[in-house]
Amino acid sequence: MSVHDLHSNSSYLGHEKVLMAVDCIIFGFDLNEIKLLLFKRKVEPLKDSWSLIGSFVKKDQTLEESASLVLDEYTGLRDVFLEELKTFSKVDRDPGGRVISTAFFSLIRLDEISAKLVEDYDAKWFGLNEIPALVLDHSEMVEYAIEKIRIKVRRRPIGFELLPEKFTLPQIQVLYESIYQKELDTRNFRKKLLSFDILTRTDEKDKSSSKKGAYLYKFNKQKFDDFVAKGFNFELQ
Amino acid sequence: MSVHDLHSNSSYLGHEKVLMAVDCIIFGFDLNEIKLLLFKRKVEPLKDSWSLIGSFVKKDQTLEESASLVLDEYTGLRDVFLEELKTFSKVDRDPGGRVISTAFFSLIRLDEISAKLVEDYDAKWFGLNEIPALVLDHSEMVEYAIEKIRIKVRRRPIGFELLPEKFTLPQIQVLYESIYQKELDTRNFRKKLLSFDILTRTDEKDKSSSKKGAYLYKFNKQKFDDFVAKGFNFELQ
DNA sequence: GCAAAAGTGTTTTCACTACACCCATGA
DNA sequence: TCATGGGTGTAGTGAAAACACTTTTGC
Repeated sequence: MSVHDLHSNSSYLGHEKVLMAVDCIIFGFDLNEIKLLLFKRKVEPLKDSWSLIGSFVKKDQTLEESASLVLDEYTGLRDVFLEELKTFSKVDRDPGGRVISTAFFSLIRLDEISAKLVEDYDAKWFGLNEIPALVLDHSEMVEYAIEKIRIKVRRRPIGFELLPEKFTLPQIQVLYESIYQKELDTRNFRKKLLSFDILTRTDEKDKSSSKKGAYLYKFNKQKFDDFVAKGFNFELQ
Repeated sequence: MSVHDLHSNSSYLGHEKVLMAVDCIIFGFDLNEIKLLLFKRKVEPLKDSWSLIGSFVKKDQTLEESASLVLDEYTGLRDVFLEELKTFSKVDRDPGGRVISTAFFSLIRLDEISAKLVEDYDAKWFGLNEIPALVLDHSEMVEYAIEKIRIKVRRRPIGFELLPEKFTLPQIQVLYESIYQKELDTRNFRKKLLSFDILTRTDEKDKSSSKKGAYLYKFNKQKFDDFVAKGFNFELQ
């Protein structure tokens, strides 16, 4: 059969169909480090293995819709950052049949997702250095996503997605250090971050991690949007 | 049906299957500007419309394999730059049926593809500013690809993929100007490019575009690979 | 000899780096 | 009063930007 056949009739009869799925790679930040949300399988085969959460794509859904629904069902979150990563299509990637799966990655605010929901689904947050073996090719997906997030974070301020409404500069520094897996110079970090002029300092202090307390900041949505639209370089050291 | 069902049995019976396709966005550089290779449909419906070239994905192929085969068949090229762009899945994107298509983009050396092959397939090269309306959602794919190539070019030297074996500095400058759609300062461009130390000047000159003639350069594969491996910033103005 | 493209250097500006001490507070 | 984390400034370095003239040669 020639590739010409793709558009040679409008019924596309005789071509081989496949199952299409999505898998979600969900990152969160607990104010200490960046973490990945994994789910324990409750059914055979591979019962008790850790896995990404996913779903088959229905006839009336786009991939994005399907991934959104998964995210909503398992985290209760809507309208969160969700981006296509890559489509995985190895012929034998799934012993259950020919399944092609598009991996999505999501950045969520850990403070918005209920611990109960996570528990109910037998899910768990893992630090990037303690990720267990995963079913199918999910480890490959995660590896790819971590690489991607390290690149992405340099070109896009990810604060809105991962940080709570109010946060301290030490917290956001820890976030970046956790992604880069590298210590950053406090003075330079603060200088650069503040120079973007997208943060507004509140009068409140967070004293949960020091006696002196650190000022809480908010993102200035307006300036943040201008900043993103104008294009910028968020690289930090 | 719950998303739990994804791994609840190994037969995945009862789930809805779809047709999976790939489409190739092929860029080339003719020493004047960067161009896109489009194909004219020869069959109804939408006969004579311009289209990307694609194929359905067979049972025993990955997406990458499928895209490689398309590229090989239509350009005669193997082992060229080919990268997944995004998967397009609007429910009604194809009037012929539910087809999900992964777009790939490719950078090729125009001097390596025979004009005859292009003619045989009723294909044509288009400058980025003269791209016609395309079938299905192919215009969207192309738009996305152009955006992507502008970002990509900043982080990766694309010379090997697009330039012939020997090329002049004015030619590579025109390539970058054509991608950025912006004039670059010759002195700064040459200074930066040469500072990477990945080019070797030959003794030959190309006199096709001036009386004085411009020196022909080659990529130094060894240094180029070190350069890529080490990580770098190829941003130019 | 002149038109047309190729080739070349210097100065200024600005962002990144490195680096060490004082501050505020609760215990 | 002291231990702990929060907060600040400056000098040096290097890369990017701006900018204009000379060279070569076919006609």
